[in-house]
Amino acid sequence: MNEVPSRYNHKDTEDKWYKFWEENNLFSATVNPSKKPFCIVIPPPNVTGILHMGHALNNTIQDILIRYHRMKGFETLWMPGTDHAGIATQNVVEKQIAKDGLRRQDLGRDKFLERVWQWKEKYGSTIIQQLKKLGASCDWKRLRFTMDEAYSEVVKEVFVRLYEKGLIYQGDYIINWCPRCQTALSDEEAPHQEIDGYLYYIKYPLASKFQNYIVVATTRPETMLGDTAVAVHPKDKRYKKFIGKEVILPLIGRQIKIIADEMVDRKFGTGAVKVTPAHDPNDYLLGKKYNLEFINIMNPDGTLNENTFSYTGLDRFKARELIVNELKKINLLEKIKPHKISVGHCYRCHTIIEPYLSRQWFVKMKPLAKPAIEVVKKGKIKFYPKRWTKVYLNWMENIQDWCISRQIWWGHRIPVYYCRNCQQIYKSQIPNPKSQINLREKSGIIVSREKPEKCPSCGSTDIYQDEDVLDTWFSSWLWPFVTFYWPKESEDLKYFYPTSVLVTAPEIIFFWVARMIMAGLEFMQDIPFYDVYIHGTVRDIEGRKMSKSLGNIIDPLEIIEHIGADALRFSLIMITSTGQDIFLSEEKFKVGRNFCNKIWNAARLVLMNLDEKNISFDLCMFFKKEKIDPINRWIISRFYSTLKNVESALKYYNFNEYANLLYHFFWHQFCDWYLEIIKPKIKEIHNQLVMYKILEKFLRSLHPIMPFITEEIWQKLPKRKDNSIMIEPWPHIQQELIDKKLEKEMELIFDIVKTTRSLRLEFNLNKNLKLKIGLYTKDKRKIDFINSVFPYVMHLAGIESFEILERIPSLESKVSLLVGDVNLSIYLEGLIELKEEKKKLSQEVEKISLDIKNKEILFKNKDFLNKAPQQVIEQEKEKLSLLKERAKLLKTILDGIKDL
RNA sequence: GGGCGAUUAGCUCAGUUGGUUAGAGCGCGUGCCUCACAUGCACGAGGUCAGAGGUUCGAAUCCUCUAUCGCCCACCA
Repeated sequence: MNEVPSRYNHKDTEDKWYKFWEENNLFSATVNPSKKPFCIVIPPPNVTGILHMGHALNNTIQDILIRYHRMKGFETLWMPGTDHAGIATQNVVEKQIAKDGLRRQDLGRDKFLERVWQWKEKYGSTIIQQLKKLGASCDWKRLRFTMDEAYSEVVKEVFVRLYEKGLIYQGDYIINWCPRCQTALSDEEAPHQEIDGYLYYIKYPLASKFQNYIVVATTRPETMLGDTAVAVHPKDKRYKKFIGKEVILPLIGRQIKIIADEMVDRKFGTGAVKVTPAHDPNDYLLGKKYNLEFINIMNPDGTLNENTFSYTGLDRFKARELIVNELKKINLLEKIKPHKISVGHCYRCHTIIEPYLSRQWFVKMKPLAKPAIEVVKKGKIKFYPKRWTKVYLNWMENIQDWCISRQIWWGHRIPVYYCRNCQQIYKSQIPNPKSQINLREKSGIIVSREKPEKCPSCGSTDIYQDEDVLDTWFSSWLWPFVTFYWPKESEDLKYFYPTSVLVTAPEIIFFWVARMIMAGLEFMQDIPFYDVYIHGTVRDIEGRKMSKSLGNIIDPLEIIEHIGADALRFSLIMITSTGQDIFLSEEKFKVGRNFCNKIWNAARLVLMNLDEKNISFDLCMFFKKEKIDPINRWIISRFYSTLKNVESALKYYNFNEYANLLYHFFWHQFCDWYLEIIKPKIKEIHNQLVMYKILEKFLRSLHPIMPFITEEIWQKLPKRKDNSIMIEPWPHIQQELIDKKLEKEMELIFDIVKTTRSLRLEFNLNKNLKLKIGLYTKDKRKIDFINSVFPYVMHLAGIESFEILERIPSLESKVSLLVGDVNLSIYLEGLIELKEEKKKLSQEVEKISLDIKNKEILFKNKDFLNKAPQQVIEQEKEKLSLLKERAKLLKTILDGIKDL
């Protein structure tokens, strides 16, 4: 043992043990009817992902749950995988080929996809390697990818099933369009953010009387080029006379009608609103309602199209600038007011999205949402912390249809085929909401698992597939059962589904959690998981999200490199209060690093002094046969008490509590007290056995959060036979070894030691000076206890001898103080002044008389005596008598000092 | 405009269903390189629990309002 260094070095251990676990197949799970299953499906990280602190937290939590349940005897599966992340991955590869001056169109679809697959093969498992560094104990042999062959088949299957059920439809609507990614996005993918904008007041001249005009207010003046009406409120007196008249659209010259609709807010702007049916969701509705023209003024890349005449080809924001200038010039701009405006941003590239009219595929969500609301309301699925239930329900109850088609290449291609022959008859390529057709009933559209040979309607073989792919989330919402090869009725599926718990961050609730619940109920007729644990978001020390652009990222891999995965894991969990966001700084990782070192050194002490022959007894049996001293009984009781609390913390997902309990137990009770107490007699058999057993059990209970260091020390323990700690059973709580009374009584002993230490320092006594002390108390039980325990602990305060006194001693050559209701006297020969002590005692007397007064007031209160529970009254009575006893003692001591 | 969270020691946060003297880590001060650990040990200072009102025998804890900060949702042009 002597060669073991005094500092723990994670570099010597972490990779070594991870390899050992993998090689011995310790992560794998199989159907095992004799055991209960415990299963978590990983939130599949994007193939483009690199491990950030959010991942580190998320996966540490999952790994704690997984390792804990594995040790608890469950058949435990952590199902891993990665997500193809359509837009994100395509963007990455597009950037890559851009270095060669290429666009994806230059390569063509097939060549481009080939490049993406190459990229995926090369870099797609980066994050998996990083998860391994973190210690994640996933069953890697089951690793899935949302675009592997089997998975892709199922995605098609699901699309067709939903279509056949009438839950999927195609339609021309205003959707969120990202001009940079050039694809449609779902509402969830276009989160609104407030930005500083302007409200432009523009004069629209009336067609009949040229000198008169109506003023409209808009935040997007460029969209006026697509205006096909102006709307006012029907009861608005200012505009009543204009209803039905026409205005001339400036810059364009088009005559457009003034219509009246209650949708218009009279208080906003001028009360008159321009209507652009092709570029605004509200205007779209008005357009349909009043049969207005839908004029699209924009190209997919955000430049204006030929419908805008002289502005054709300009970027939307450049056009805005020019239009405003032009309006100014011709005196049709009344004013510009600063205005906060909330606009959608692409969640992938943060470009401002454009409400854009286009033909897309949608899923009808209301029918799917209904049962998913039920299961949460009925408590079949529980959110932790509970408050997320409300967020979930609120979203579900107001759910909108889900736009699932994306105009990108990387993804699951939509299994829809068109017949060119029939298309010529029925379908125009230009979106046109006015001629909305019920596409399902029209021939020329074939939704099919396989590419059809010929058109079932006209027999033509001129058939082509829809160019679009599906939203990434349209595959990930199937994750909890497709990973078990649904729709095959596999044994794994039966055994592991529903999974136990899903662990994720709040921003994923709508994207993924809600949709998985819907998919589970729709396709499996059962919930996908019982619990949803939502952890906080990792932020920087000022509360900002970590991002590259802010430069405030703390890289978990750097931390791991520096102090190890265990230290990272422990620190993260220690500072994460349940469900709260985490404000992180590098400083905060010290806790874990220091704790590793503490564990390491305590283990060194134990192992250096351990004789193998002493440790082969069972603790319980040993206790039955032998009379064990109170110190050893105390630490064992403390351990099992802690373990009990640990289990309850884990049950309710209070991970920081779990970390805290073990930290406190190990450092401040096992090391600070127990080991220090037994040190002089560390070779005695009771001490040998207990220190070994506690260390060994502690390692097991710590293993889920600090897998590497616990394994490293475990393997150094005698008689290990190469068994990994990770498949050892979780320590069993020995209820009969918990002695709460003893734990409390021990506090008194420690207080005496601490007070003595404190006095030593206060009176500046030489540290080598051995003390003689006297102890006095009226309590017979305490006298016995002190007599039996004090000899073990005296050395901690440099006490040479103690005596139990018959009465309070006179104060000559003594320092005397109260510890609880025990009078502690330290014998000193002319070494100290008593003035300080007197002051201290007087303060104490003051405080205690105040306490007594307060308690006496309490007992005069009849309401208290009548209404408080008997137990509380008894407690208070006891407290009062203790206080009085204490006051009496104090007075005696003080009187003694006065006599001097 | 709705909803949610936070406000406790210098900093970051715990504080179960209301019930002793409100805790921890870091930081700070003092003294120690004591033969497991200076990534350590011992001792210590530091709090009107954001404010106001209410319920209660009793409130950091429950209710109402207010203030500040943060997050989420919503089609206000």
